[in-house]
Amino acid sequence: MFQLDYMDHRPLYEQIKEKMKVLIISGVLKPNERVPSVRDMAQSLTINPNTIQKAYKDLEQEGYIYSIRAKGSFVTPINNKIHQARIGGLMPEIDKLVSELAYMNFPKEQLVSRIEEIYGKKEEKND
Amino acid sequence: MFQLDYMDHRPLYEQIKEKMKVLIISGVLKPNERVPSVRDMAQSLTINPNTIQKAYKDLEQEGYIYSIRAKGSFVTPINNKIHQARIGGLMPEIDKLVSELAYMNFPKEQLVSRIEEIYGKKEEKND
Amino acid sequence: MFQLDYMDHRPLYEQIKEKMKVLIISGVLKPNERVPSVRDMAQSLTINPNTIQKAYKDLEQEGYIYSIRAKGSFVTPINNKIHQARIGGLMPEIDKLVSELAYMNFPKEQLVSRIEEIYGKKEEKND
Amino acid sequence: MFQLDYMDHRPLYEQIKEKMKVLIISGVLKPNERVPSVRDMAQSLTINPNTIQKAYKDLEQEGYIYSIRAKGSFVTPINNKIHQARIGGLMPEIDKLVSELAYMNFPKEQLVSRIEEIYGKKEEKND
DNA sequence: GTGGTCTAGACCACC
DNA sequence: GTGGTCTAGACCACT
Repeated sequence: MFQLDYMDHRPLYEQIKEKMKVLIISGVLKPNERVPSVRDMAQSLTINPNTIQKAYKDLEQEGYIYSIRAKGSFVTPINNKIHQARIGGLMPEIDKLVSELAYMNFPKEQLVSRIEEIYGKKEEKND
Repeated sequence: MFQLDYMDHRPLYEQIKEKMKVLIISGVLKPNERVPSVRDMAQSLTINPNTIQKAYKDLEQEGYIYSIRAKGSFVTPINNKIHQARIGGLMPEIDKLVSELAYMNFPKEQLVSRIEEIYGKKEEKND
Repeated sequence: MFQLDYMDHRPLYEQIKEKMKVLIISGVLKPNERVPSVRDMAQSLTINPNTIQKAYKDLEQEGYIYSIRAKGSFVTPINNKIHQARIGGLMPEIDKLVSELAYMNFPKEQLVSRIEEIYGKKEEKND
Repeated sequence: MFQLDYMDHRPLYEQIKEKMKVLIISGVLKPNERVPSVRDMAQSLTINPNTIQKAYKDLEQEGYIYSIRAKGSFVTPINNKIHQARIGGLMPEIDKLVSELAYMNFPKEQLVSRIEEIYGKKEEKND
């Protein structure tokens, strides 16, 4: 499904979280679809299952997946309540980044058009 | 100047970096203005000078301050070459955040107006 | 693996960096091979682990090694992206040296043959 | 004559040495021409005269200038004996740089042509 | 057991 | 007095 980058300084579970998010956001994994089991993913990445467990637990808290005991984990459908909390946590981060870019005279127009583009891709998928 | 939060899980030098960035971005510390010496800040925060040194060194690499041996540390004037590299490193982060917000159906208009606001504050200062 | 020269005026971590670079460039340490752990090297040189850490961190920034928490440090395979940046930083240095040699009437042919020789050794290793 | 860069981490006298070398190598300062007095340069750069003194002393040792008591300092004519020693000291540095570039697969041809160019400029001046 | 962070206290080069 | 380097010894996060 994906590979780990050992050059990356973040903990492995952070990388796994990110890769999973990309798969979900990009639509490769669709709402209510089953994601690989902890054991399978641990085996295919040849790392400790605890590391996967930790990543899945975080993803569940951030509203990306939900798990059903003895059945597996599944992609959370959008517009879930939990997403609102997640969005609230994301706003300070985006503020920080934008302030930094503004300070360094990064053109606002360029930033906005970048956002338009990302939102545009999403629209396409929804068609 | 500011206080540290010992409940925060991040390393102290990360917190110091963040607080300093806010002071610089918000214009409290102006370009070429002198920032507190390593020793002074260590004393006022009652932590070890090495921790400050580490924070200052990182801030220097990210283009926020520059240090001169035996003279002190100063705020880097904007439009410095090093800022371009920093901006390059920031773009993937902003892309990731925006993708996440788009996925969660956060309204694009709200995001753009938030950006307008932050850039607006900057304009005011420049007046 | 190597010894430190306490008569040398440079900081210890600079010496360590240089020796490590020689080992890597000469091929004694091969790509993706593990280098001694921070603690082991500190013990074998009878200096403080922090000094090694500093050297390793710098070597990582210059593209010679990469570190994985809880796993160890390893030699970076060549043709990595980070090398391009490093090369860019090296060019002004080489220009300065060559200008100086040219000014002192050091024969160009001798300089070029010296370069041929160094590149030649590299070819041999690749065979 | 030139300006100091306080962003540069090297000691001031190192920068002064480098700038003076450039002036001499580029031919702006000609053999046996008088270089600015310690006092004048200290005044124009608004730094401590000791710093200039240190730079001049080093330049003399490296064969770039010679000083006559009560008369001032002058540019050393080329092909002086002292230059041979300097060249000897430069060779290990160039070897180190070239090894590093070779290791990172920097094309030999590109390096050689760069050298040709630098030597070429020197020829022009001698015409 | 590994790399990363932190403290306390020291010395050095530079200006 | 300033930033930079170093030591000794400790604790933490991660695998």
